[in-house]
Amino acid sequence: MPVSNPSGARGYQIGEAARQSGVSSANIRFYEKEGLLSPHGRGENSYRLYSEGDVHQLRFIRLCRAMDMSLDEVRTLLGLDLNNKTDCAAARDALDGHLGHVRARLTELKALEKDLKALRSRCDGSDTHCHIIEALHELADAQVSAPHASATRKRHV
Amino acid sequence: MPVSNPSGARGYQIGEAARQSGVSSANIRFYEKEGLLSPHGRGENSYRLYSEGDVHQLRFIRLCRAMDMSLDEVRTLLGLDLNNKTDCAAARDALDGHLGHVRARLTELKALEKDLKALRSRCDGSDTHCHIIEALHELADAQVSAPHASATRKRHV
DNA sequence: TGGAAACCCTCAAGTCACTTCAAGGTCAAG
DNA sequence: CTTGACCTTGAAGTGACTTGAGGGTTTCCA
Repeated sequence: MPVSNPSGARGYQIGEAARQSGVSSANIRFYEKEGLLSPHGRGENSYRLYSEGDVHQLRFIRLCRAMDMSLDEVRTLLGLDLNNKTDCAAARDALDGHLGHVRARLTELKALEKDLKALRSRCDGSDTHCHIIEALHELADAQVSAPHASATRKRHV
Repeated sequence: MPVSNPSGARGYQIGEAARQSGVSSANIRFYEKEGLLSPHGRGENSYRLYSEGDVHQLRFIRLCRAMDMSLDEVRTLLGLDLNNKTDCAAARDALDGHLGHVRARLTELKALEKDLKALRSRCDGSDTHCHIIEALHELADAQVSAPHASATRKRHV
């Protein structure tokens, strides 16, 4: 429940805001430092106090993060005005770019799952030596001529 | 080509090893610091020199990383002996655990793609206000009662 | 009144897997 | 003799957090 402190300030304390939003207290403070949201105000004890709107914004951020957006993308989205044509185009662009990331990653992971399954099925522990370890070494050599996974790691998604 | 230096030491210099393995020079030095491989030796000029076996090991590491294993998992795998029953069981366990990670992530990403597609289709820029931004805010509220994406972020995969 | 539990605060450092930077040494070609 | 392509080291930066140290505040129970 919202807390009412001696000076009459009202709002959720950080722990309650954390519970309501699913974002940890430490993470909420981190988002504040990063300029993604600031608490509605502070109580006399200097505890942060969050309004319903703040909690909504936290949930918004959490949703975007669950969608694997970078904090930069989230910051952009948070600054958009839903009645502005240009902003709407920006939102569409952000989403398109993001869908691209997600699909690329999905394709990679599917190939990966296939590889891992094949590898796993090579061995059930009944043989005298391990076909998994063996296969990994064979694959390492095969990769020379035909690398199929992206060599350079992506920094997000 | 392998380099032969004044003192007679033979091997690939780091740049050539990088080219052969697909792992950057800086990254190779990083792996060395992390104890994943050490160069075969050093030349008189103190340049690192890598053998064919070292390059193989680099490719092995790169393969595991392309499979999204953590360096810890790779370290484990590198230490395994393919003629040892216990090690084979360890390899199978590692792979099973890893497959679990990958599949969980795959499930998440599929749901995510669906959400993003649905979101994207809400808006083509023809309307007076942006249905995407609007929908994100609606979803943020809907998430309160029915969060479907994992709240806590995973540190790997 | 006293003390423990459960909150909250700030600031700093740790995590992972790298990448980038600064400041230099080495070596072959022109 | 200089240019450029290599190589060396150590330190710091990245992103999105988490963890820890060292404290203050509030509430409850005996």
